[in-house]
Amino acid sequence: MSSTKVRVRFAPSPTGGLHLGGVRTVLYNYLFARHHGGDFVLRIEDTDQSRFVPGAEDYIMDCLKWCGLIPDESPLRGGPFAPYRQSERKESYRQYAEQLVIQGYAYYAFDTTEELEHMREKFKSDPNPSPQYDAKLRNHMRNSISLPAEEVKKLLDAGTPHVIRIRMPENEEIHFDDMVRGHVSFATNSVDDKVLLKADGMPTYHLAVVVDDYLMKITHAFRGEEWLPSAPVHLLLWKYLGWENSMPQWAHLPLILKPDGHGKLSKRDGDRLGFPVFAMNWTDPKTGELTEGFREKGFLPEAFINMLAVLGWNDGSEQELFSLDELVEKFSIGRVHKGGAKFDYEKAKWFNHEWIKKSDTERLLPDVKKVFRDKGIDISNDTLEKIIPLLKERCTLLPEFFEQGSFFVIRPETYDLPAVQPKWSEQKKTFFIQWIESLKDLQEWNFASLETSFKEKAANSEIKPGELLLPLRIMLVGGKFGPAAFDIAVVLGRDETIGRIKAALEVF
RNA sequence: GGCCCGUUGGUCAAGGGGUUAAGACAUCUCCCUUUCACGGAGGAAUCACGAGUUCGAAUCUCGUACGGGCUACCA
Repeated sequence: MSSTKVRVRFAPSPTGGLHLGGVRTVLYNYLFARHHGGDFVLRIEDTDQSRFVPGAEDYIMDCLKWCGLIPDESPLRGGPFAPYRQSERKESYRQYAEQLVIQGYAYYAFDTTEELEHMREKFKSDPNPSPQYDAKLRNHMRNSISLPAEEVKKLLDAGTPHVIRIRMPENEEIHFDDMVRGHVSFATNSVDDKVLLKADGMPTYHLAVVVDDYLMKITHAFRGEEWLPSAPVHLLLWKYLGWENSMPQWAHLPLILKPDGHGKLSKRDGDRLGFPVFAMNWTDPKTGELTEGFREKGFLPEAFINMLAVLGWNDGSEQELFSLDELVEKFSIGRVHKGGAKFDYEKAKWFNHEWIKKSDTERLLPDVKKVFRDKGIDISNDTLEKIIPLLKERCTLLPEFFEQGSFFVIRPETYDLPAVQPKWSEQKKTFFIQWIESLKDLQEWNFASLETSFKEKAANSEIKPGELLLPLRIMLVGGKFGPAAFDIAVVLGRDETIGRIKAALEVF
């Protein structure tokens, strides 16, 4: 209905690792923007200098890059609405706060932290365990509403530290239509006079999000459900600032919950239950503590994104595997689920397994190469091209390519003897000795010829081929795992195959 | 405590007045494979509860319960 271009933003606070839920918010933003041919903006909400964490911003951008969710405008790329870091926009916020004071929608408050604590203590009661700075209480505090005008002026002239608070109206009803929840309403009496501008001159989230969304012409705002209670403040600000007609449409996304128990999924849950919560490895610069990410755990970004997309959304069909392009095509905010979803790591791994299986060798090659390189082994692309197709259906996480396939490049040093020895015999040993000889003269070194030769020799020895297959596998692999034995022999090549059989024969 | 949001198998979920209430993960059984997987067949398992509206409610309404979020000069 509107012809204005869709513009959405992801507005993280750079305070640490990028959480699953954060990535999903980015993803929904991105999908919505692309689906509607709009712009996707990354805006850094760094208004809390006390929580500044060096490196966190670059880290977030790296995560987005890994996920393939590249913003059209960002601190890195710039754009027509630069700067994209709120700390760099500091000067622009004060005027709006002052404007609100002049219009009577906000006021100066001089209360110190101690005074606020004292107030909370003093007015705390059983029916009201957490008293709010609101219409009932602001007259008991030191602010430009409770204090005489001369005194306010005096305090201001003296440079007394102060904040600017919104003056929440009494007995009003605020309501709006949320894109995922439908109609939502609040009574203004239950909302406190939120701080808009802090004593250090920085805006709080409440002011900054409204001012920047307006200035950056944001049309749709997605954020986590934890923001719902402060939505009335934002709605009012849009109205008081006179921008009501430009207000974005809101969508409050359901939360991602702990797999066990209840509550929001946190980094701690990952540590406790043994799965990643952050997109990529994050090292806390203060403590040096490393938290493993999905990338390093061995997830493909395609799978990570896919898994996140359907955690709270589906297209109504039975399809579960979606590429990013398909998601862009099919995503609709209206089909986002309202309720929170418990995170299921098993299902997450299933997605990764599916994506590994459906990815072609060329796609997987660099990742698998890295897995081996991290183990100190360089493998040629030629070999990789041969082993990846053989290995991928048994690998759920990338590092398993090494676990499942290291024997291709490292001759086994130990054997799963209990698997062979009980049924081992001189006849079998003789068979292998003879087979080695015929292998030397084998015309074609491929699956079919190996199999034929193996079966013929087995028949001559009057042993069932099946009883020889397991020993052969152990000789080649060392254990009871891996692709078909003849497939392995093909990749190993004639010399190495014969060599391994000989070596094993010494031990069996 | 208050305010807001939510509630379909263990988990993710489709379904929005009439369905045998899909599908997926996990789980169990079997088949395939003398490795591990993949694949295939099947099983068990769900509408939180109570009222109402209706010929008929998982679907609509209201209560209750339960869960979650928020309740900072953090986002």
